[in-house]
Amino acid sequence: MSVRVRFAPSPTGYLHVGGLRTALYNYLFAKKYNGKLILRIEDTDRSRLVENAMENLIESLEWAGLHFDESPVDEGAYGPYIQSQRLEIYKNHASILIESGHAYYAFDTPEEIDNMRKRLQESNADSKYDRMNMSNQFTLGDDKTKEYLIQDKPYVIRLKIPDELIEFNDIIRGKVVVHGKEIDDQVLLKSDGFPTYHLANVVDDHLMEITHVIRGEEWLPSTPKHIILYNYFGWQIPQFAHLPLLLNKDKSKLSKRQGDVAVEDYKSKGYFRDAFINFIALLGWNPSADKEIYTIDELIESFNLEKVNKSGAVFDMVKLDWMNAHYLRNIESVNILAVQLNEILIKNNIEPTKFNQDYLEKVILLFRERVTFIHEIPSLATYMFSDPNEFDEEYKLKYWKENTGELISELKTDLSNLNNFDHAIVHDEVMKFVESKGIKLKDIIHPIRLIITGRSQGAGMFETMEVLGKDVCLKRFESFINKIN
RNA sequence: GGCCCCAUAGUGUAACGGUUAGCACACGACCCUUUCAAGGUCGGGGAACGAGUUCAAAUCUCGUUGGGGUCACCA
Repeated sequence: MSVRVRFAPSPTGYLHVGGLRTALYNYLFAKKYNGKLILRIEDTDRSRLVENAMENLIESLEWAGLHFDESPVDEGAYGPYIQSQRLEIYKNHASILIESGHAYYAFDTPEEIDNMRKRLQESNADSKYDRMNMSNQFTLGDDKTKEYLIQDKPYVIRLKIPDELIEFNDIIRGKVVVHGKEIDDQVLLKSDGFPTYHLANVVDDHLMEITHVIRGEEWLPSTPKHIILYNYFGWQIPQFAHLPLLLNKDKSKLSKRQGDVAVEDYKSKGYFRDAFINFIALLGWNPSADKEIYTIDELIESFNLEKVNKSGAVFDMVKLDWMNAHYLRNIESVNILAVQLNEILIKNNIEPTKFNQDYLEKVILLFRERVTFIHEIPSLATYMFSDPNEFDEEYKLKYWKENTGELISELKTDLSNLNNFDHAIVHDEVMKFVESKGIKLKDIIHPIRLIITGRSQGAGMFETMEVLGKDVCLKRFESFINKIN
């Protein structure tokens, strides 16, 4: 049987990075085994619906480069792929369970349920649904139940949990055993006619012929309920793999309170897709001991569910940044970066028309190993886009000596005679000058840096001068000398 | 609290039951050098604890401790 896996988020606003990791692992698994990846929207909670959430989810998944073989926007043979459009299916399946006596009607109001919980807590009992003391098919009898149904009394359908040991195997965790008496008579069909997650996910996974359920560890405790459902329906149980959670610094489940959790946040912060995916992939799984950088194809090639870790992984922002910086300085298509830089310049109100693609590429080459994000370049390299109007006083104090002004004037004349401003040529010229004056390179190079950039830090001086060009450099020499005098 | 899951440096992780417990990020030092980076070299730092099995345990078993998840007409 060919592999079919799914990512089944609920549209509550945005794609969580933990969700992305789950989606990624599903994707890697599907690709690795030539299977199909399905996107299913679990929108059975009407109270939590968020406008455009599905579009948002899909947009983030697309940004991440995850392609789905079947989804609400590209349906396959197992649709619909949005649960709110499958209500009849769930209703029918709930009826099947009623018929077979594995589920039952219950008419308790929310208040009655609340009171029951309070009552049970006070007597120190588990606050599970008290099947034999509430208003349901068992306590009412079939006739009364039928009467209530005819009267349109609001009802839910509950799962009758058997009093037995429930076992299942998890690919990552091995055998898990829970006793039925620990499990609540879970609601399957809500009074608004919508299914709960438990019913909907089992029915859909079966109907959509899902072979492997790869999801977050938070589902582990409710998996026994799902096993019971599969058994009641007489269906084959898929393989389960419960992924370790992504954690905050304090080891609690990754949450909004302690930083960004939406994929779109990372996108807008300027992380590269490939770097982000690379980083996320290695949270909870690692294919080898001495390699950190993987292409998506390499990830697919080496993916192995059995090697996924059991324990949660802290989302380490510092390493993410390192990885992004690593991608930035190794990416080969600098032309694409230049296009991005151009957009950033526009946002920063720097007149981009003044700088052509070629110039921007050179600037990137000069600064990429000094930043984590491209968008840091404009502020780091202001002097590549306009003449400096501020000069580091401390730097000047340190390197601007009594005779520096004269030296600079003379050097300017020498440089103005060059008709090739290649960095190697400028370098030779400056070295010649240094030797003829009997000084050291650092006696002059820092004053040059001050004049050209206004700052004490930056890229290689001669390379910087080459990119700026002879005219700009000489102009800056000139205006600085004038300013001094 | 009940139930379930988990436990290798600060973080992410590697290692047929036999390794001086490896790698990466972070941290420190040094090298390179024209500043800042990048890069390179070196370094500090780790098996939660206790029993047991075994010639041999990070690795298998049990217990303790610690952490997390989950206990809805939410997913």
